[in-house]
Amino acid sequence: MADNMAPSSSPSPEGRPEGTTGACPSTRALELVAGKWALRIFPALENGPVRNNELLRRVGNGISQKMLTQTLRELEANGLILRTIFDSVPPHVEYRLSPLGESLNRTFVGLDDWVRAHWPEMERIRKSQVDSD
Amino acid sequence: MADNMAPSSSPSPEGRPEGTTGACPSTRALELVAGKWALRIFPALENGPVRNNELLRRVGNGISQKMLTQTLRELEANGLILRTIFDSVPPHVEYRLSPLGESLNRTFVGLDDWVRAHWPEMERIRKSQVDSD
DNA sequence: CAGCATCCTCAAGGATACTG
DNA sequence: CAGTATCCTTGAGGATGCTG
Repeated sequence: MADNMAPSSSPSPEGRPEGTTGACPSTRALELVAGKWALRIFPALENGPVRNNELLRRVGNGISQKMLTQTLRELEANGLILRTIFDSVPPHVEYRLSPLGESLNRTFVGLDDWVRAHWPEMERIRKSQVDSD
Repeated sequence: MADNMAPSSSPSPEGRPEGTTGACPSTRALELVAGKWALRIFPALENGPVRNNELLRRVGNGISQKMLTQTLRELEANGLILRTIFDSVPPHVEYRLSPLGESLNRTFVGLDDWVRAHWPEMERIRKSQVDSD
C-alpha cells in the first residue's frame, strides 16, 4: 500500500512512467474503482441521488444486493460516492456521485464513447478473422 | 450479440442511453478489453513491438504465461493487437498495438492521468474516513 | 427498506510439465 | 522461444435468511 506517487513531472523518455514496473496506479485504481460493477454503478448515478432498491434495478443484469453494497461501500470509502441516510421509519438511503466521482465518471464517459464509436469495427474484425482462419 | 449501436446522436433525456438496461456496450467492452490484464498490457506495448518473454517481464507483477497469451489472443481477435510471427528457428513472435488499439490506449491514458491526478485525494479521503469513523 | 451474515458454487487464474 | 494442456487452488460472487 501507500506507494509513492510521482506526478507526471518526471516521465520516462518513452512518455509516461510506463509499465515496466507493473505497479502503475491506474492498475490499482482500476481494480479499486472498476471491480467490474463500479463501471455499471456510475452511469446509474449520473442524474442524481438514487436509493438502494432503485440502484439495484438500474444496474440490473446480474448484480446482487451483496455486490451492490460491497461496491458502493468501496466507492464511498474512496470519496467517489456520497451516502446520505434519512432517519425515517422506513429506512431511506440515497447514493450519489461526489464531485470527485463525477469527475471520474467523465473519464468513463470517454471510454464509453470510444466503445460506441469503435464497437462495430471490432465486431467486423472479429468476424473477418474467423473468416480468414 | 450484435445489439444495435445507436451513436451519441440520439441520447436519452438524461444524457446518454444510460444503464437502466444494464446492457450498455461499454460494460461488455470493458470486460472484453479489460480482463484486468489488458490494462497492463497496453502500456507495455506503447512504444513498439514486444516479444512474448519481454512482454511477460514488462507486465510483470502477477501475470502468468497463461493469462498473457489468453489476454493477447482476445485482444488480437478484436483487432486491438497485431501478432507477427517470424518463421525463424528459435520462434520469434512480436506483438504490437494496432491503430485501433493505439486509439483505445489513448483513452486508457486519460484514465491513467485522472488517477494520477486524483489518487492522493482519494487516499486522503480514505484516511479521513477511518478517522471520523 | 437497507443491509449484514452465512453458506456454497464455480470459474478465473496460478503452477507445472510438455511440444514444435 | 512461444505456446498448449492439465491440474488445483482460491476467492469472487450468488442465494437465502435474519435484523433494525
